[in-house]
Amino acid sequence: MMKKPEALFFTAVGDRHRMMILNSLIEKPMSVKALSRSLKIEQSNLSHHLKCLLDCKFVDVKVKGRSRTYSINPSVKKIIKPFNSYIHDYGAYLKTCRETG
Amino acid sequence: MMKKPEALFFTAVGDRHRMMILNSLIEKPMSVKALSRSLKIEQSNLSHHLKCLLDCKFVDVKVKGRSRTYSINPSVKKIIKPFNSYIHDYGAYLKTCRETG
DNA sequence: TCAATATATGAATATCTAATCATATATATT
DNA sequence: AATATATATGATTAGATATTCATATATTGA
Repeated sequence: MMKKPEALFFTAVGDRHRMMILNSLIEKPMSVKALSRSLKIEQSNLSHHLKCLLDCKFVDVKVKGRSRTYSINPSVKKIIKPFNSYIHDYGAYLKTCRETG
Repeated sequence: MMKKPEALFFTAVGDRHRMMILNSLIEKPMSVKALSRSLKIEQSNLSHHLKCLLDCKFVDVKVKGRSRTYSINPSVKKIIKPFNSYIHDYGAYLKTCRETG
């Protein structure tokens, strides 16, 4: 299909679960276990999403024993945050789009 | 599926064609015809994308005669632009993500 | 070493989203 | 009024992406 980097970027964050993961990690670094518990995402599904976020360098990981702690890439944090106020203002409209909602 | 507004937002812009449309409209307002010619997107497909962007209020439209001129919502322009430098830096990584690429 | 725990991975399937096609609508032109 | 032009729309199909499942790997503790 040959997506452009711009579209890839938005595709990567344009998933409900990955968005939830990023929003959690914006608050604090967390292990897979902790994320799974708090977001109620099944473990292997979560691992797939984390792999995607890791490939894209949206998150970083530190291994300690058998646990892995994921943290958000500070550059991503900086660019994700500004969206909040926009999304707050336009959220209602976004839901009316039949193609994506 | 019940997406959150954040995910909806990114889903809306996370499409190659919609991204191309927005990038064109950042430069100048354009009619469907002009967009179709310049981006080589088939008319009805383009109209579907424009409908999505319009629902999300990413673009605005002015009808004059039988032509419609689409323009970008200035608030969107402001938040889309900052991505360019980020995507420039991380574009290569985005392509390595098997889940989205 | 064996069992348990935490996480990752590949393949199959389910679900979503985009593209296409046929057609509708609205305006302009003759 | 009839035709041509610009655009929109609904339904179907094709294609992309997410989820699940079964299993693998790596580490810790008994």
